[in-house]
This record gives sequence, C-alpha cells and structure tokens, in this order.
Amino acid sequence: MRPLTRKGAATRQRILEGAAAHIREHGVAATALDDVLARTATSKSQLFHYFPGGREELLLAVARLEADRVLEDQRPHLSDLTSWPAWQSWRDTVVDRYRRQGRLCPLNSVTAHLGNRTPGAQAVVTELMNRWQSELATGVRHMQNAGEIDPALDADRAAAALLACIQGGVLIQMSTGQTTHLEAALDMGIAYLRAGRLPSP
Amino acid sequence: MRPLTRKGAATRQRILEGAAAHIREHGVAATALDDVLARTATSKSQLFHYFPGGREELLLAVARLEADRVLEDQRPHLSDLTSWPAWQSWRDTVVDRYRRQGRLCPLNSVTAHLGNRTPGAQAVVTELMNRWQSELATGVRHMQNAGEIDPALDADRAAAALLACIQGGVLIQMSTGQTTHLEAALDMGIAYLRAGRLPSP
DNA sequence: GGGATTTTGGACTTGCGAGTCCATTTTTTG
DNA sequence: CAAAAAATGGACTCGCAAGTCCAAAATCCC
Repeated sequence: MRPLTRKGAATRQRILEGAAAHIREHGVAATALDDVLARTATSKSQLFHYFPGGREELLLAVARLEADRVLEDQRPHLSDLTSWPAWQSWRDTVVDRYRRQGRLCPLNSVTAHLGNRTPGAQAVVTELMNRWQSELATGVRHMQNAGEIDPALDADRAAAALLACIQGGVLIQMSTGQTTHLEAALDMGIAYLRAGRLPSP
Repeated sequence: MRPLTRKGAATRQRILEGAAAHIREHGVAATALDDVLARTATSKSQLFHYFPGGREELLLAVARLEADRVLEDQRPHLSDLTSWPAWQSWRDTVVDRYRRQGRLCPLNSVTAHLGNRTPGAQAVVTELMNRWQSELATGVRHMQNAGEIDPALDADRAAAALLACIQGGVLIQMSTGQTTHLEAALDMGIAYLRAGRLPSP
C-alpha cells in the first residue's frame, strides 16, 4: 500500500516540517499550500502525492507534530516529578517554553482552523491532554506516596486542574503576550498541592 | 458622518446578530457573508453599507458582542463575590454557562480566525480579560476585608490565576466536550483562596 | 410636497487557492 | 540491463466567496 522510498520519505518529511515552520511563523490562515511548496522547493503533485487528503491531511499531520513537541519540550522534567524542586523546574520549563513560543500557538491555531468538526483534530488534542494529565497525575501520586501530599487528594482531579491552569495561562498569553497569568496559575496550582501536604509529625 | 436612520440602525443590528448566531451555530470558518445575508434577509450592499470594512469589520463587531455577553452571563454573581456561598453560586453559573455553550466558543473562534494580526481582535480579548480579572480581584479584596482570606495574598495575582483556570477549563472543554476540567480548576482555585483564610481566633 | 439623503436589490467582477492531470525523470527490483 | 513502480514539474481547471457598482425605492427634513 505504501512502499515509500527513502527519498520519498525525506520529501514527505520536508513538506511536513516546512508547513509546520510556516504555520509557526505566520499562522494557519496565512499559510497557503503554495507557501509551503515554495519554502520546501517541492511541487503540488508531490504534496498531493504524500498527502492525498490535501490541505486537511497536511494540517492534521502538523497538529500531530506539534502535539508531540509539546510534551517533548517538557522532558525530562515532566516524567520526573518526584520532589518539590523537580516540580519547580518543570514549572520553569513550561513557562520558558511558552514565553519563547510567543503569541502564536501553532497547535491551537491549527485545531481552531481545522474546526472541531474534523474528528481527527480533536482526537489529537484530546490525546495530548490525556497523556499530559496522566503524567501529571503520576507525579502527584508519587508525591503522595512520599508523604508530601495528602493521600486523600484525588490525583487525577488535581492533575486536571493543573492542566487547565496551564492551558488557560497559555491562552491568555496569546492575547496579552505576557506569561504572568501562566506563572500565577501554575504557582497557585503547585501551592495548592503543597498545602495539602501531610503535617510533618 | 453617520446619520444612521432608525431603520438603518435596525438593519445593522439585524445583520450583526444574525452573524453572531450563525457563528455560534456553525463556527467562523463555515460562515460566509452570503449565509448571513440569507439568514437576515438583507443584501450585499446593505452589509457593506453598514460594515464598510467588510467581513473583517463584521467579525470584529461580533467579537465585541460576544465579549460583552461573557461578562453579562455572569451577572449578577460576578459583581457580588462577598461571601463563600456567593463564590460558589458564581462558580456554578460559570460552569453552567459553558456547559450550555457546548463545544463552540464563538469568541475564541472569531479571534483565532481574525488572527492575532488584527490589532482590534486582541484588543477586544485583552479588555475582556482585564475587566474580568478586575472584578475577580475586587471579590478577593472584599473577602480579605471580611477576614475570610489572608490579607497577605496578592489579590490581583490570585485573580489572574483564577482567570487562567477558567480559560483553561473552557479550552479543554472545547476538545473534550466535558466540563470536568473547568470544574476541577475552579474548585481548586476557590479552595486555594479559602486555604489562605485567616485562622479563626 | 419635493429635493436631498439614505437604504436596498442583486448582478457582476475578481482573485485566490485547492485540487487535477499528464508527461517526464528517477529509482527500485528482479 | 530492462521493466515496473515511484517521484517530480508545473500548467490547468474550477468553485467559492469577498467585494464593487449602479439604479431603484424608501425615508428624512424643510
């Protein structure tokens, strides 16, 4: 079904990354297929050869790329939330990542444009959220086992709240350009976790 | 400059609300000018007569409409955060409002589509956020004065965090369709405020 | 009432950009 | 090496939807 030569795979990758880059710089609305072709030195036929679904399929692939990137950029901290200093450096990483990213959030941009009526688009986002929340919950549970957080706390619900803090902070940053809300929300979330800490005996 | 007959004003309003309604139902991408014309029984010339800037100006007007609506839907609770039960009913109102709204967030949809390149679009959002945060901060300060929240808490920062909780919860709801994150985040935010309460003497 | 102004209808232009097609070149495979 | 399959170039079609224009109708103002 899909033999895909080495050269072919390279071209496909080039198109994909070129599209992602252009979207990161100019947003989805200002990204025509021709822009991608020009930037990647490819032709229409190549694009439709590797992405038979056309624009929509390409955008979906970009969404997947960006979604993976989101979690990758939080490594290794995200998977090692085993002490308060670790939580703090994770927090700093997140803030820094989004500060760097600036006002354009490629993922939000793409999914918003793809519309939530495309089942694929929301699947990508939903899966990202699930993985993200799951890793946070693992961190919370670890701290509970270490006696640093009240075991009565619902780890998943706390992780959900924390995730919302991040998303909201980022969303606000997209309009204001400031990361102050993100920082405030994250700090609050972590403070909340610590407040539920078992009183040291 | 703009005499605007009574009839003219009515037509303009009809177009504006028709556009907002169509966008709420179908999203921005799926809203062509012709759709609005058909729904409001008006013609191209009328639309461009009342919105000389065309589509962009219309969308911006819709954004303003929706932004106002967001705060209005939280009245009167938002301006009366003077007791813990009051905070709770505000929280319930917000959750309910967004549950009703479903997956489509007209404001986010419009601003995302208008791109953040339009200065007007982000101005609308920024102003909304400022007003929203300001009202929340007022509520926090009121509770501080009543001795229900630690006076050492930075009211504006707490309000910023709370705002991020809401935005994030809503954003996640847009993909998942669930309000669980919104609820978890809001509950956490309020719990955080209460945790900072002065120990009763 | 009547001239000025605003409102309205709707056909027309226009440009953009997605998607198609086919001929040609390159690579794989046996 | 030769046949088959894949990769590539780029011109072409085509539909949609934004925006323009002008003439006709309604309304306002004195």
